[in-house]
Amino acid sequence: MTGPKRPTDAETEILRVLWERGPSTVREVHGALEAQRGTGYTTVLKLMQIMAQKGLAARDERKRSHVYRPLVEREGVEEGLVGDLIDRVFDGSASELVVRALSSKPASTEELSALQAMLGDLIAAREGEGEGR
Amino acid sequence: MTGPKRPTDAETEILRVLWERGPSTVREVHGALEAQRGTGYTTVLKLMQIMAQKGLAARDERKRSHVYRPLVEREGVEEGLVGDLIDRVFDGSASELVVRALSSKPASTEELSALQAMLGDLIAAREGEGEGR
DNA sequence: GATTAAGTACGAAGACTTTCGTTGACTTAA
DNA sequence: TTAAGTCAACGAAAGTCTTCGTACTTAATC
Repeated sequence: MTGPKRPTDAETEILRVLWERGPSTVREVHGALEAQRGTGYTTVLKLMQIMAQKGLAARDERKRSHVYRPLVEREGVEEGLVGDLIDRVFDGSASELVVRALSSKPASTEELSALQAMLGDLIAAREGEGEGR
Repeated sequence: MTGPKRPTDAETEILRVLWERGPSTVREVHGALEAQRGTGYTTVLKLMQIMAQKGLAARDERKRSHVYRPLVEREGVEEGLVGDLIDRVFDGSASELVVRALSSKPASTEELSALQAMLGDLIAAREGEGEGR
């Protein structure tokens, strides 16, 4: 019943590879990663062993090269990371974070329009569905 | 010419107090913090000494109780933290982070409307001022 | 001066992350 | 059966972050 602990930076990086590629061997993850960073093979192996131990990933040992798959959902992990930042830095206010996000990494006009439309949908959904608060 | 290193979690917490209160003594910061967490006085002192050493804060030693003030701007630090998350988790896409932020911490309808309006202003500004990207 | 209080300085410990060298097991080919 | 290659396991080291006990300094009070 432990809370859904946040993955560390290195773990998050590996999770992203597993989410994109699907079940992968250490070698495959290492290959995908070393393109960006210069992490050694055994480093990635150790990380993934720890992740399996923590319950972030599971592995299939039937083949000689163990195959790892993520045990946590991308959406939930991302929400956790963002929510943590919102709580720690923005006093729980998502809109404050949005303001900073857009000044930090300006989005294209198309993205802004898409976001605006999405907000419109959210608002419409609330108005349509009920009243309450 | 070192990059503007990110403050750690504990440092961020202290910076927030300094940003809100303005120049403060260790005792004052400790008082503001212990309401939330149970950090000891010397712990806060040590952290603030390190922050002064790192250049995150400056201190005035003229009085017996040294007075610390933040040396980094709130806006820039927040942008750095958010930008880092966007790069590490959302492939540089601010709008992806916004989506997760809103599902993680639902905003009030008023906030959503305000955000929508802000986006409208941003878009209008771009259209008015220039063309291409 | 002696005593007490309020502060700062220092050092070190504990937890966690990340990194990698080394070893041994297994596989394949010659 | 040897040789070479691939892989998992293990342990240890280094770096950070956070925490706090202890000692030293200064100021005020008796």
